Order: sequence, then C-alpha cells, then structure tokens
Amino acid sequence: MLHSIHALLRSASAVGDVFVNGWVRTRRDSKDFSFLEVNDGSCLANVQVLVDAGTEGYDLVKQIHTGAAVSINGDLVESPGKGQRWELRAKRLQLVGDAPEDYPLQKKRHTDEFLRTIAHLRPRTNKYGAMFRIRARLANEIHRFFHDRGFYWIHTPIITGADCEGAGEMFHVTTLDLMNVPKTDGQVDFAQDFFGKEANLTVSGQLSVETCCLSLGKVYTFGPTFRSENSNTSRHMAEFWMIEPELAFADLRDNMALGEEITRHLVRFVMEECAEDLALFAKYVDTTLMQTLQNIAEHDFVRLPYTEAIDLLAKSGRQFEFAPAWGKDLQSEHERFLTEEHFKQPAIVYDYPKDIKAFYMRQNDDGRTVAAMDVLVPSIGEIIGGSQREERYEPLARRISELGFDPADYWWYLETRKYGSVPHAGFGLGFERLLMLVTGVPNIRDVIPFPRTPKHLEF
RNA sequence: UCCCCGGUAGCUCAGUCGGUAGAGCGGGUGGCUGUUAACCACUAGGUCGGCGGUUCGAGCCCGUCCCGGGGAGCCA
Repeated sequence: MLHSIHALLRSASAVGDVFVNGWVRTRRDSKDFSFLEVNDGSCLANVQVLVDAGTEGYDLVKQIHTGAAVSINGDLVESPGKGQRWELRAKRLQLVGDAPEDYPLQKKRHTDEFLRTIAHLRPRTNKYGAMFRIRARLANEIHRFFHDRGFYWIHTPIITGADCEGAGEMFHVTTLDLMNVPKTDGQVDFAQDFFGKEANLTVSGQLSVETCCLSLGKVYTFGPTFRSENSNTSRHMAEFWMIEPELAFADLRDNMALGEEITRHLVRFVMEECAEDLALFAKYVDTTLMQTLQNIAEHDFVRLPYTEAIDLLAKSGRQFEFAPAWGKDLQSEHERFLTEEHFKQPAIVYDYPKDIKAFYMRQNDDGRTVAAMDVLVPSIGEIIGGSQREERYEPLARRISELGFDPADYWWYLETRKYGSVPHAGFGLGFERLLMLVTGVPNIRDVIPFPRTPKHLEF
C-alpha cells in the first residue's frame, strides 16, 4: 500500500510493509550500505531510507543520484541514528527515473535568480516545495473563510469587452491575422474579430462581481488577473491572482473590517497549519518573519485618513525624495515610512482625493475625497486596495462623464444603480503579495510557479 | 522606461598592480560497519556572456550589444 512520507513520519508506531514513491535528495554511502533521503512532496521533511546488501535492487544504489525518482518497499522502524525518529529499512528498491550527472540542483543552496531560470525544476527544492504547499493551502483557506461567512464565489470573466474596465493597460485578445489586420478608415475593424468588438484580458473582476453582489449579498472572486504595464519591480507581474470580495448594504468601515479580518485570519492560519514549511522561511529567508506575523495576528491595524497621513509625513522631519503633498498619491517611500518606521505595523489609509482614484468610488460629502482604502503592510506596501462604491446613479454618471468616458459604454453598470441600488463596498487583495507577506519572500516572482513579467514568457 | 550593480567549471563563489585559471559542492574512481549539506584520498571538468579595441601580453582597461539583479517610475 502506498504511504505518504508525511503520514509515515507522524506514525505513532513502527509499520511493516510500507511503500513509498519519491525523489532522492541526497545519498550517503558506507562500505556495505547507503542512506537515501527521499522526499515525496507531502511535507518538507525527507524520510531516511537504509539500503543494504539485503535489499533487492541494492546493485542499483550507486546509480541513484540527487534528483532520481525511486520506489521503495520496506518497513518503517525506529531509527538508531540521531536526527530522525523513524527510518525506512528498504526491502526492495526500484529506480523509476534516473537523474544524470548534469542535474542542475545541487545539495547546497542556490540563488533565487538561478532557480528562476529553471522554473520547471525549482519545485524540487525545499524552499519552493514549501512555497507551493503554502500557496495551495492558503488558496483553499480563502475559499473556506468566505464560505464560512456566507459568501458566494462568483466566476467573473477572463475575457472582457474593454470599455468598462477603466484605465489599466490591458492585453488584447484577438483571432485577427496580425500579419493582415482588417482596417476601416485607418482603424482596426474589430467588427471582423471573434467577438465583433475589441476584447481584452480582464484587469479586475470587480465591475462584474458587483452585479452579483446586488443579488447574492456577499460575494467574491478569486482568479487570475492581467495587466500589461511595463513594470519591472519585485512586486508586479503581468499575470497574478486576486481575491475581490464585495459586500451589499455595507460601507467603508465594514470594508476595512473585512480586509483586516481576512488578513489576520490567513496569517494565523499559516502560522498554525503550515508551521513546518513556514519555519523554513523564518530560518532561511526572513529571520524576523515570526515577529512580523505575530504582530499582525495580535494587533489591530492602524487606521488613518489620507489627509492625516499626508500631515504626518510632512511633519515627520524626514527628507523624502518626493515631498508628500495633498492630492498626490503616496510614494513607496511614504508607505514604507508609515508601516515600517512610524507605526511598525499594517496601516489602513482611507478617504483619498477623488482625482487620484477610480470613477466608481463613492464621493464623500466634502466634495474632494472618495471612500477609498488601502491596506499597507511593511516591506510590500499595498496588499489591499478597495472602496465603498458609488451607489447613486447621478453622481456616478456625472463622474464617468467628467473623466471623459462615455456613459453609454457603462450602461449595464449604471443600470445596477437604477434598479434597487444599495450602498456596497469591496476590495482587491493581491494573492501573491499576501504570500510575500506570510513567507517573507522579497520577490513576487518567487511565490508563483511560473511568473509572467515583461520580456519573460519562458516555460 | 530611467538610475545603479553584476555575468569566471553543472552550481556557489575567489581571482591582488594587466603576466596566461582556483576552491567548495556536484560528477567519476577507490576507501570507510549508522550516516545526517556524511567523511577521507585521487581524478575529470573552462570560448572567463558575445563582438570589437588598447597592449609585447586582457578574466582584469575601453567601446558596444545581450542576459540577470536591485531601486524608482508606470500600476482602479
């Protein structure tokens, strides 16, 4: 019977006749026997396998190198050596797939930069194995978090008609022959394209999910999102995953409360349920990680209006490269000052100037701010961006026109404000940025198996 | 897109003033009766990112291109 190494290592007693499949991490030889460290991905730890002259297949053992795939039948017994409680005494060893001498992964550490060039092999390292286990567990927990609170998961479209999405740079989707694009009056004739109009990959599921919010009450999306900005930073990718809850009969305070609750819940979840994998990151990647997570788990986030944040920055006595000024967006250095130096914890900044925020955000009574909020965390910056939505038909239509958009393009979005409109709010939580937060990994390209960034589409 | 740093063995890196290539790991061979990034001995392995230039001589200096990284910007 096939056993997972995870289950075997947690066994309360010795087990006879076990069967393990996995990959060899290292081999240590003595004259008449060898030890194999075998990992099957079920957990970070390897099982130590003793292979000796009595093992069927012992003649193969010298051909087994780091990276080789093996199957082992044997008995799980208490280990007489130090360092592990259980070991596998092999009765039969099979080499399923060998790994020749040019296998690129060595037993010592590699740089993340090198491992990115072999993204097809890096899941076989301890660190990336741990990362992708945490990623999967966290994604699953996000669904459970919402399910437990009565939210419905809505599948919003990946391909979208461009007009309603706002200003972000988008990837075109087309079946037109790019060598011979049909044109009318010098313009591309999208009428001949697959959808009969210009199509793009979505930059957000928000506008779509709002429609379901105004029926199902509490909803969320969780899926891939695409932005074609030429961003070359450690926190941006062209393809990333986003969680976007949307709450009906809710205002900005409810929104902030949900953003804080989910962040804290997921941090606690990883600390409790992914402890073994998390320990690797705390030991090798960020030695202050557990403090950071503890801090988030135990303390309320700071909340302050944008106007106060600008005031605080201006009076900080700090020389910033870009002077903080009301009406301008917070720079990276400003966000870092707030979360890393001043408050030393996550902070929610809200009520931003309307001119630096999106058209759909609810206008405040002061006439110059909107009910927007950003959750900022140390090192990473913005992890959540959201707002209360403008639920009033007239102000929304006016804002669309003011910004030079055609209200006709937003007809269905506006209709949701015409029929049974209610105050509602939501936000976008960057899944990869959340993973950076909980693991301490400083580059977003290392929290997803195959990162997509400008000029990088290998694998 | 801008600024800065880097590219030497399969991998991680060292290489002094410009004088002709080094270590550890990995691989191979041998040794070792319980190892833990096992250990010990021997050994193979190089277009020093590409092209051009300066020089008696370039891994090192200059130009240029490519690639990688960091920071910034862009980023509902």
